[in-house]
Amino acid sequence: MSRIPDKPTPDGLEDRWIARWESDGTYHFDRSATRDEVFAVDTPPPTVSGSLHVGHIFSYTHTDLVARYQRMRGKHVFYPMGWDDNGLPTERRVQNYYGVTCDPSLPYDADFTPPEEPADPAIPISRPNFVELCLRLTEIDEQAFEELFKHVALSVDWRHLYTTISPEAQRVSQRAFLRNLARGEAYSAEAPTIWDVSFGTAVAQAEIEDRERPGAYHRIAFPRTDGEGDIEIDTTRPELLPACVALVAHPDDERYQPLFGSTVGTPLFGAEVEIRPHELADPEKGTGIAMICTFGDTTDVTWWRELQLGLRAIVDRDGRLKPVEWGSPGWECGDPATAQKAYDELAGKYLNQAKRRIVELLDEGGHLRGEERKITHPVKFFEKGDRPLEIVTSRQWYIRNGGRDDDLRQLMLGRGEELVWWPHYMGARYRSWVEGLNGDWLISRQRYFGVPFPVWYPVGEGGAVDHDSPIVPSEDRLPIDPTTDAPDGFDESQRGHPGGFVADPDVMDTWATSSLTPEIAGQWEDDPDLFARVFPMDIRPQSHEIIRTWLFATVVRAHFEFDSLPFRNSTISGWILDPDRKKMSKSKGNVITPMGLLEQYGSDAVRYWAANGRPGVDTAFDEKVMKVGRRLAMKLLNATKFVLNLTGEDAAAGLVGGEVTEPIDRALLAELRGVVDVATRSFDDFDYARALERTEALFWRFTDDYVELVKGRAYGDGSDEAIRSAHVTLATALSTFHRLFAPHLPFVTEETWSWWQDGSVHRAPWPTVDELAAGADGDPTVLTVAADVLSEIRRAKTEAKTSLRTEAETVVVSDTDARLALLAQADRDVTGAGRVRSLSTTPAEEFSVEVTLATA
RNA sequence: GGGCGUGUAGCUCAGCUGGUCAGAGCAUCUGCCUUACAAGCAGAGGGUCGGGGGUUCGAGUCCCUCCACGCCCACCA
Repeated sequence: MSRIPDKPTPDGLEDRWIARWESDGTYHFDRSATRDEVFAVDTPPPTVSGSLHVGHIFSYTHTDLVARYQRMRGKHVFYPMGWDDNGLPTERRVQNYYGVTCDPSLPYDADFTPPEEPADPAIPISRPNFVELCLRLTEIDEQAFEELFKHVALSVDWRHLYTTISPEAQRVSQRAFLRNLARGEAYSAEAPTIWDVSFGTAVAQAEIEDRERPGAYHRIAFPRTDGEGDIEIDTTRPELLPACVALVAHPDDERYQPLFGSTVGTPLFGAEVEIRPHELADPEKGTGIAMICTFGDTTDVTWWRELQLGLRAIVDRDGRLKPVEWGSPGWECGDPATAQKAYDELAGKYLNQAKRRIVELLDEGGHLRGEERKITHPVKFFEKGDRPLEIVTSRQWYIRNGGRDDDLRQLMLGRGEELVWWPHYMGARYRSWVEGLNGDWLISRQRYFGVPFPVWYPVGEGGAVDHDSPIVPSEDRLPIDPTTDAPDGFDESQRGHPGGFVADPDVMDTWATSSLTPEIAGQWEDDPDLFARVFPMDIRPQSHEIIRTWLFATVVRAHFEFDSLPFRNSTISGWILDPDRKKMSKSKGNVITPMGLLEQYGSDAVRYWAANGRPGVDTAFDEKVMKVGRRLAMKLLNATKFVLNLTGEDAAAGLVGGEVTEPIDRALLAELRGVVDVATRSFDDFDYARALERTEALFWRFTDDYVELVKGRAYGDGSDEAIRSAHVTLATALSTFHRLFAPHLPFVTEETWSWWQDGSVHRAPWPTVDELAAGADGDPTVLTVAADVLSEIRRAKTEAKTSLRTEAETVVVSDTDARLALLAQADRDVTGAGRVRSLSTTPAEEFSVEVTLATA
């Protein structure tokens, strides 16, 4: 046991064991294992756009705890890692980091080098140059991510690392899309689309959030065509008046019932619009009658579609009012010249500028009633954006998800039922999302750093692009970029020419690729043998706010492609909250960087903190818990050193599981059996926290009570048989504790294990009740009674403010006969540990101990 | 507006299918160099388990209701 240091410390264990695990391939996946022998993890690929924070450490540790447990249970753990580097977050980071902006019309500049400092104003660069910078920057981040994850001992098989922008991931993504397209599950359509004017791209329903914003009601009078007065409506979007195509009120609203079918003129523009009934109109809001504009919000889209109204689109893709020719088809009005004059005051202005101006115009024209009334109301934003979303009509790609098809919706709800949710109530998030879907999944983005749609369109002889007959590549060509690759049967010279082709310019949303993480990690079609061994996966760990995006989308893709779930269990982790119980996030500036914590407390201590967070429960960030974790790690080191010293050189050889004769030794093993059982069942239910809590509780009793009680015997005080019994029990317990703690404290347990065992503790078998057979008939009360008495002796010494070394002259224990009988089975250990000269007992109803201390 | 969750010692949290369930750790206080550990050890004080009803022989534990907080969803007039 020369390997045991004099002063054990958790510091520095990380570097040594990380290197060792890497060289030994401790966490390598054995791909000869069959599916039932495999435990596969659909690891969440973190977004590569900056740095990881403690929240990542928290949730990724949870997954690792389960992976390590399963590995020790004998499963072949498939535990890949991925980096989600494609998509808007990376683009945005690159723009800020280098001070560049992507202009797809520019040619590639092979000599371009980014500025040292972010350029201001931003330098426009070509799409290929832009993509190069994205790749360069993400690579830097990804190296830091990998180092951090290794440092917290994620037992990932790093040979199975993927990135979502890699050619392999693009191939999977494009292949899945083409198959969706071939089966009719993907389609393109020209339709009103929720649009972010800052990023210049369409966004999906799942990426929208409401934010409370100040606004104001303006009451506008619409003159009735029959001259019988005005209809007053309230609106927060007066700038959309030129886009008004109808007024709408509830069919049961008696105030407006007589008016349904009649018309009014729009103020300033004189367009004649009809008053229509629709259930979505709310009699309680405003004046109970609203103007329908194309388009102010998604309700407008519903009304427009269901009432089959005309289209007057005025918002362009930059969020400005576009030029309109009043009097032309679709823009009929009573007096085109007047309408045009008014509109020209607005055209070219951004929406909020147009709003101010039109209010002035309305006011001057006497069309406003009363003062504007300021309110705050929910406004829809792209979750990554900072300007309100608009709705513009554009051609986009969609994947069906049940949002417009109730049969499919029911099937998707069924998948949610089939999936096992941990915690179980998280299934409600999925259900409410699927039930609330109001359209198919919009997957195209008018962006640059993503997976291109593998699609071209034929250009007719007249130069018209035929979007309804896309040209697709064969799967063996994938991945392709249609903007640089030509379709089969064409050559590059035909690009953009009559009779030739054009590329689809868009890229897929990042969720359209990350919804395929099981397929990407499992190398679907590229390595069918591997895929068959790992798919569907066992767990999908993730946080709850992306159930509607990542989880749901992954279920949709697997449903279509494999008619199965992509994973059996969904393990949802909570959030890390700062001490004010707010979610930690970069935008709030309350993020704590993880590397400093890992270095200060040690990785095991930080993992201990993470492991204390219950599955699915938001947890406060608390460094005090890390201190406790560090103390536990330290205790494990010292206790191991001590126990191995007590048991002697032969601790490893044959002692574990040997014969145990003393009742108090059997009592400890009986307790240990209970903990092994609970820890095992807890881990089977992904409750790593309970496993730790129970293990830890017994471990402290082990060191504070059991070891104290038996150390005299273990040192040699007693019969050979009794000494041997203590040695066997200590070694058995130590081996069990090392393995029970191994998932939580991988570094110290590996260290302590190495002092007396061969191989990695992380490849050792998970302890079982059967190994602890000697405790099967043990009575735990023996240990309890002995510890109770010892505790009373300690109390007497403490209250006398004397050292625990002080001898007790006499100790008289009063207790029930049953307990006294059990105490008798351990009395020699008790007198030894308590330094008692004379121990006697008297029967009594209540437990009490009378201690007379020896005078010093 | 609908749904889900949380509310237990100053703090962070355990308390699984109702009967040692009133707990742990931290913090506080009092002590102790005890042949593993002073980044340690021994001990003490501290809570009418969010409020109010109810079921029960018995309720943090089940039911109802209210309050507070968090999250998810919901058509921006």
